[in-house]
Amino acid sequence: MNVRVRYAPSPTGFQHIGGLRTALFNYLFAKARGGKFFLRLEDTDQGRYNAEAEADLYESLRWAGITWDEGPDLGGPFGPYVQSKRLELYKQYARQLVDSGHAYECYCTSARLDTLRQEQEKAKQPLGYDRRCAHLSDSEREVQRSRAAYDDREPVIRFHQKPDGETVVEDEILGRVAKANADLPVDPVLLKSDGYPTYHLAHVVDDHLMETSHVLRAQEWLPSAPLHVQLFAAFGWQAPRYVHLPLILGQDGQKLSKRHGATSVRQFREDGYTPAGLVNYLALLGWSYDDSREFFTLKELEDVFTLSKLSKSPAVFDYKKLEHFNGHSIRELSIGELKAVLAPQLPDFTDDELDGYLPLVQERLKFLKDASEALKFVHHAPTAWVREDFVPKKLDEAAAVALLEAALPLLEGVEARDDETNEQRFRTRGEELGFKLGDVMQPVRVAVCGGKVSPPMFGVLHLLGGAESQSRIKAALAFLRG
RNA sequence: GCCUCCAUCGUCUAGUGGUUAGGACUCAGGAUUCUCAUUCCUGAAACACGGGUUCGAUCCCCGUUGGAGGUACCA
Repeated sequence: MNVRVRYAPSPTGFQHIGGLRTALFNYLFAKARGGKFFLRLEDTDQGRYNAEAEADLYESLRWAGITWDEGPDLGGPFGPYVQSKRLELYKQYARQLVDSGHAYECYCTSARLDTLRQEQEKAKQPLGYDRRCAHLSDSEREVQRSRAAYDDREPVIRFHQKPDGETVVEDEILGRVAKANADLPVDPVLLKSDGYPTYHLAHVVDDHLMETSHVLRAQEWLPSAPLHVQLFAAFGWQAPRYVHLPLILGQDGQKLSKRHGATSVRQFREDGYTPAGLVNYLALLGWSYDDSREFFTLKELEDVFTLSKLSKSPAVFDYKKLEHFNGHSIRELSIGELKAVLAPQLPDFTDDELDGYLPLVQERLKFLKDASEALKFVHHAPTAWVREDFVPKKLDEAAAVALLEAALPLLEGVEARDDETNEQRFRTRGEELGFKLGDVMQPVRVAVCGGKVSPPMFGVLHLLGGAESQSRIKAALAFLRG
């Protein structure tokens, strides 16, 4: 089968992490099957349209490494890929459904629909349209039509929903899902009075015209899938294969939202997540490879992704686990790659400095943005300290002072010797004075880096150089005595 | 309310009609170590409940409970 899949977001806001996963699975499926992956903008809701969303979509996907074969920006054989540019098409197909008796014009005002709803609620009746315009006689229809014209109202077009029987959706991961037609929304609107189609009509028309083979979308669409199946049937078209992906939830089991943490791709990027880490983690939310393998690059996923390993149940988004994957992905980077992503965050570092310092901090980074804080001491000699920080366990401040003084001469020419030699010198001198290396290094660390946590000190001292190191220790000594 | 879907450690998941139910995150302990981190080792932690079917059910069927989604001229 010729695989053609799409990601078709609605441009209402910044790209959501859940949408990224949907896009990712579509992309991976296309790659794994040697098919095509395209983008389509479903901008049929004028009220919620957000102009920033489109650019953010492209940026987010590109950042994640996801590419598309056709789309609003690229064009392609089935364009345009923006629904607001296909309005005539939807009108034409809606009209076709009216002509074939599968749909009808409805002249009800929204005011009437509102009162209808309120009455139904009051009477505790099932909500839904009462089909008043479904079976108008020709003369009644004319009256309604001219009345609407007089009020300057356009009628909507509603689908003639079958009132009985059931509709079956064959989902690739859920299997057979049957729904009684009576439980489907009553005669849903296909074409709105503003001339725009609803999602139902638009995606059915587009997925047919664009020859979509599989629709991978979030499970929240499952309830309306039978309607879509009916629409394809009404047109006499073959429906694509449906694949309803498990939802992503927050820790409390509710739909993932801002109060759980970051939700937009942009936010994750700003928070210092790597695309590789995020993609790896996302791929494992609702999909698995086997009983043990957990690390994958995008490229590797493209080879091994398969629908059959998709899970049915919703997944809770675990930021802690993402952090783990993120740290791992940072450690997987070569120094060159790390330098490329970090250089903009470290503008006061020369290329050589980056080459020297990045290997020292790489395995300590949970987030990319941690680097500037971890290396702040390089260009900013500490000026304020916490006295107790200097004192190694079980020792006193006098010992700390003595150790700093002992370190001073050892630092002479530290930049010329390798780390092992320097370490040996400090160790030997410490032992002469009756201290362990750890005791020697704590006051030095605090004096040079400003705090009790730092990258490995011999690497730091070597790069900083003897003169700078000594001057920092002298400053610390003055602080302790002052 | 009604409809639909789902149900293995706290979380992500593997798995099978007979297994010591496996891995990962988190957590606890330990090893390595100049701090932190990395790495490594060990440990704690699960088949929601009740009925069937079966020689035997975590696995198959039914129900219960729980969770989620849907119920728009939003997608």
